[in-house]
Amino acid sequence: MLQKRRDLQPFLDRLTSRSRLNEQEQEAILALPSHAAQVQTNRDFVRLDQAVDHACIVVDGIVGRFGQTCEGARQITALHIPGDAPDLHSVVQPKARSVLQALTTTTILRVPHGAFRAVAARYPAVAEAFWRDCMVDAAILSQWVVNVGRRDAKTRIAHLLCEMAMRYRARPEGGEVTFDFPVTQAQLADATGLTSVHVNRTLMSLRHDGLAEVCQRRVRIMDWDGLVKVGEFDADYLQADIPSDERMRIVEAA
Amino acid sequence: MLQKRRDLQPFLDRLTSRSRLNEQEQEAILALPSHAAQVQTNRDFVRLDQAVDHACIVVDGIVGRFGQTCEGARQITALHIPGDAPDLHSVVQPKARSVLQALTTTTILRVPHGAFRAVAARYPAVAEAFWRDCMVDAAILSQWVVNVGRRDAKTRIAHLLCEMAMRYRARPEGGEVTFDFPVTQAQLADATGLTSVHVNRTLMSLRHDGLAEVCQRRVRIMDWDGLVKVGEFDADYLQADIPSDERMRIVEAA
DNA sequence: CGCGACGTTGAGTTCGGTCAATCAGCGTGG
DNA sequence: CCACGCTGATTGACCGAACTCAACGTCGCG
Repeated sequence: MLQKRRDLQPFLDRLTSRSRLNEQEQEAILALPSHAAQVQTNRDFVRLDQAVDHACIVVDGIVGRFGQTCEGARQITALHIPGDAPDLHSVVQPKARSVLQALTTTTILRVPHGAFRAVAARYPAVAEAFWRDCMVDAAILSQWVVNVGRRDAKTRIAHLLCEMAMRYRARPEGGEVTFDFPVTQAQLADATGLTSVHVNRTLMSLRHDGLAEVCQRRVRIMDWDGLVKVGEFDADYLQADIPSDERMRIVEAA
Repeated sequence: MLQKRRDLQPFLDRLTSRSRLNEQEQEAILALPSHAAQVQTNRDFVRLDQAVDHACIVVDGIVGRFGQTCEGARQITALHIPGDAPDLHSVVQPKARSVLQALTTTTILRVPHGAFRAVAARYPAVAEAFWRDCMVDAAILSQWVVNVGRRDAKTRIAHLLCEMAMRYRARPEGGEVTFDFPVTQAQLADATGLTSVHVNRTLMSLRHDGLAEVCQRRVRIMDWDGLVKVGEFDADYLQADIPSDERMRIVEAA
């Protein structure tokens, strides 16, 4: 039980980083019933058109949402890291419209839709927080369209690395920003609409420029400002780091 | 007043095509206070980082949501047609993260956030419908990532044409599907991540194949099945045509 | 020690971009 | 009525970023 509360904490943190929830509401989130599961690398755990009765929360690892073309080319449309609920939207739309796959060995929590709905019905501010949370994911999606639609390979990858650094809340240590990001170059390619060969060359060019490198399943950003510039990155859309007095609540005050 | 109710009807239709709302709730939507405005072609009516206190509903015309790169290259991340609320998400997230621009002379309705919030607070099923509606837009966004990330020019444009045909609820007449779609080739290019030159060539190739043509601000699809195949189009994600007994309501029964 | 997954490299190809010119339609004003 | 200018569509020649194919290296692991 205590274990589950601890596993739910990152999800609550994500919600409260943008929405204002009172003690009782936070408690209700932490008390959500859940069932932990481990998913192996490259294993789908939500399939297309599947009618689901629960939503997932990532506890550890990385989850990719996949879109596919007829030809079998895969495109990752979203990356989800611990604290994210990749299919929170399934609470209002239970038919899965895309595949969820673990990109590395991943631990997820399954929470029944009924539980989400009950807490949302009882606490309108929580329903609001869920909606807002989904909108953050949509804002990221919107950026990804720009990324794959209009930027060249170097800019694309730089942008993605900046985004992930912010989402992991990686903090500079000794002038460098470093964080674990255990994805393969092929997965990076699927996320950026490139081929793994070109990702490889682009990463080498970023390293050569002294901007960043990805190795040993870790990202090392040597020149944050430079990478931001090359990646045309503007962190606003992520809505990270909202001061606590600006976090939103549109239902009655907390 | 009656005019405004009529203008709000397409928005209500869009909501009720996926969510089940009772008489009272529907009435509350139609009674939303609003202020009509006309926007000229290529005019921004929501600017970046603007703090907005209202959301818009498209009554007539087409609205594009734009993302921009530093270099001034523009990417349309969403197209909105009558009945859509391009920035319904601003109800929970009032800071505009992208530009809204009219792609043709467009009539919009501005509805104060306060009104949306009041009706959502009073009728949980309406709040749920809003959330669900935003999720449909997110599903479209997700498809767009796949489209620009992994499909070639012909497939991209075919897919977009299929999507718009479905969203306009265009019905076949005499073996052809036809609908008004007053966008320029340059705007099509911004939506598909191509250049206008290449859009032109691709459209000609689609016409040459007897699949579809775009002229006089209208789309004419001569071979729907063929276009669907070329565009790798699967309409499921749009959640159009949901039979009335399958429309969702997770709060207490209607 | 051999296999599989991942990363790296090279050579050749192609899809789509760039640049620039031309054309067609249309509203405006002389 | 026609010249003008604007916007959008069309075309051609050339270019280059990213893809394809195929080989090879490297590391971890059973």
